[in-house]
Amino acid sequence: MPAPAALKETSDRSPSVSIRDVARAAGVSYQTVSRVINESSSVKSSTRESVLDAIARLGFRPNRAARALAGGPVQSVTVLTSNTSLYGQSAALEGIEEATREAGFAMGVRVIEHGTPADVRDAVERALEPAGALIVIAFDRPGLAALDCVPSDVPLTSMMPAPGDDDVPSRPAVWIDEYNAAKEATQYLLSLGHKTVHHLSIPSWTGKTRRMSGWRSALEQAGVAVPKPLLSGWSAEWGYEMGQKLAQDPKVTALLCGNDDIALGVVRAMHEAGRPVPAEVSIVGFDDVPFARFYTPALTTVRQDFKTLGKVCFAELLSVVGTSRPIERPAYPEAQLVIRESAGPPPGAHAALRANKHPRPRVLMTKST
Amino acid sequence: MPAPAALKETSDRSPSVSIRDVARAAGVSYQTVSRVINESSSVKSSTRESVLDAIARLGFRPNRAARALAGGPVQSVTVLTSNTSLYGQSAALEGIEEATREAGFAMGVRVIEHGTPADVRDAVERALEPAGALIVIAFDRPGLAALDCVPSDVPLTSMMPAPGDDDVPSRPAVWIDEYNAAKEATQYLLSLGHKTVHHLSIPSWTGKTRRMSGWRSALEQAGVAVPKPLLSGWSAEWGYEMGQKLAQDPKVTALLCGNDDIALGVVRAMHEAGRPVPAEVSIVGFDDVPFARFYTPALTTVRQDFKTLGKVCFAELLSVVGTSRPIERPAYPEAQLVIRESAGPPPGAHAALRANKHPRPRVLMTKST
DNA sequence: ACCTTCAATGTGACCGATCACAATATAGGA
DNA sequence: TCCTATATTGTGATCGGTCACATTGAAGGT
Repeated sequence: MPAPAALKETSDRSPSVSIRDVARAAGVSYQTVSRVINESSSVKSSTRESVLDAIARLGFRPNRAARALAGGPVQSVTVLTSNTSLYGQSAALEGIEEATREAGFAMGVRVIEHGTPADVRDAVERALEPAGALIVIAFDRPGLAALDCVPSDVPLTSMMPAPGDDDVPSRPAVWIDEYNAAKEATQYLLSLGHKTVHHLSIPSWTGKTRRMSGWRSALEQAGVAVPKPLLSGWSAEWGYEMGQKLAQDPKVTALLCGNDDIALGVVRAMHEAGRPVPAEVSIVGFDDVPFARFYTPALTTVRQDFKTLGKVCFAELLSVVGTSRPIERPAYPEAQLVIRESAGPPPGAHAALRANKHPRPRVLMTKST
Repeated sequence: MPAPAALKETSDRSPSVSIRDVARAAGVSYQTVSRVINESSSVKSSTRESVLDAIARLGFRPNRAARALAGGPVQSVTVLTSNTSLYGQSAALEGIEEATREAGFAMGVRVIEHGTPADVRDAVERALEPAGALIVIAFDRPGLAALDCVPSDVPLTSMMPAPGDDDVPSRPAVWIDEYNAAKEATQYLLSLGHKTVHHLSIPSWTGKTRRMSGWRSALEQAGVAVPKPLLSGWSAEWGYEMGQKLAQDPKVTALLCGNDDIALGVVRAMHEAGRPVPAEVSIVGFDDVPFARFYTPALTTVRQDFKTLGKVCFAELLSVVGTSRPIERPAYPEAQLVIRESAGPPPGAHAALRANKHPRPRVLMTKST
């Protein structure tokens, strides 16, 4: 058993070496050490080096608590979200974690439940307590509510649904504008020969979403009927339930779902109702969850890279807190149609229709990815 | 726009009210306030009340950084995990978050990558920095490696794969022993008429898992051949790849997969190879991921309640750090066979076989849940 | 050679809590 | 009534950093 020995070997981490210890070892004052670790410009390079050397030798690492207490630079974020297991938020969290790790930030997580404004405000303050900055994942109602409660002097960025043209968010925010992709997906379905495309929307504060706008725009441009969009919840259960109703309506042959979970539920419901996908009904999802390509049928969907969005969001935060060295900011991810198996021509249509007419979308075929 | 007004209204949270402010307001010394908030016994109840009153009036909340710095009671954990988006870890995280929130703890998350022992050790120390205690999700290799690097004076609990009879973990740990459930699942498959059951295992350090033992035991007890278990990765890709090979072997009619992702990949591969599930091949998964019941076919699987396990793990940690008031510890979750659609009789078997012979399992039928 | 200027470094106070110990009250017993 | 034991409360130092300001040194101008 080599483990215990190996452990012992380097367990000589003294009970916390402080800035003063380093100063003593380097023969300078503690303030100079502080300057070095904060990358202050006014330190002679020779001094800096000897301090750096002492730091390495002693294995010094600044104490976050002390730093925070003394009003030092922000080095930790807490992420506020209404949920940690839904795909969007979970992937975003993953991206943020990675980014924070690279930047040497600590990351906290706090789930914010739906509640009275006072509750939410209280939760926000409590979350603020252990960290100097906040990232709010505001994809849904509780998140948005939390966003409104953050005192204006707190460094903050957020991820939110793409806003309409007119309303600009009052605090820094990032998003994926899925308008075009939703439009493309709808056009794709139309190009397969469907008379129109129904939409099963995710919840939204305003009752509108950018993906809904894209969908509507495609329909209007094509001059076809615009069915009333149906409002769903986030989960597969919702899709399943609504799918059972939709299965009764023979006019429904193509369906754009607000996310893949909903799509999954719908596919299941259609299957049970004896309306095979895609032979009788075409389903397109949204998000491209990891398993989408393994479903039966493999899900045609719109990919959204929430993980990268999370990274962008943190990069944005870094610029808000004004970190010294400029960090590279990843490009905003774009939504992208991924064509697989769950959508096809409507029953009775000529397969020939399939090939042309569709303005070649930026798509990914299932096999390649 | 009512939001700004509402915000302003209670935005009179002075720039941090401290223990001294409270003391002044209550006409006592700051130390007495400290005693009150730490529930020290030796405070006259009348005094305590006036202090509590002042606290409420001023909206005081102790500063975590200062507390940590001064060596106060631990009030934050960081969770160390190799991954935040796989179902097991993600669900565990969710449970831990909920538990920490209830207990007033802050929760940090740090992903620990596979690396050299020195890297891992460094990562552990860095994670330790912002918090006083650690929870390690050690389902896989990197997690286990991290576990070995935690200094023995750090409060710690961990979640790990169920250990064998002989080796007891050296630090407090919780787990789900899926031995019985795996055995039951295997017996269930045998009772359907399958000659034997193959096993596609998740990775493990030792090459054995408790679910594998359960599987083996069921086969041996039934006196049937024990095929060599196949080693897979964690993801659906692995299942897909291995499924393609297994599809070629007509002797494979029943398969117990190490988790649902793998099962998903296998089902897909079988589907593509023209071996329908469950008509020709029966598949049983493990974990019961949220979407399992919506797959086509709905996945028969073994449910594991990782969320509750996460709560248990945190409760354990609380007892390690010795919190004053005793907290209720949720019961250890048990694994449980959930019968759905992905397993059935082997091709050519009489359906009659199905009913009897199987020692009635603690199961959940798909419709009920 | 002397004074000004700016670069480089050092000193003391402070952030908001805790700890260890001292000081005061309050009670009980003689 | 006085003394001691115990309950309650207060004081000073401390955690590990940062800030604001004071000090020192060397270079540049006259």
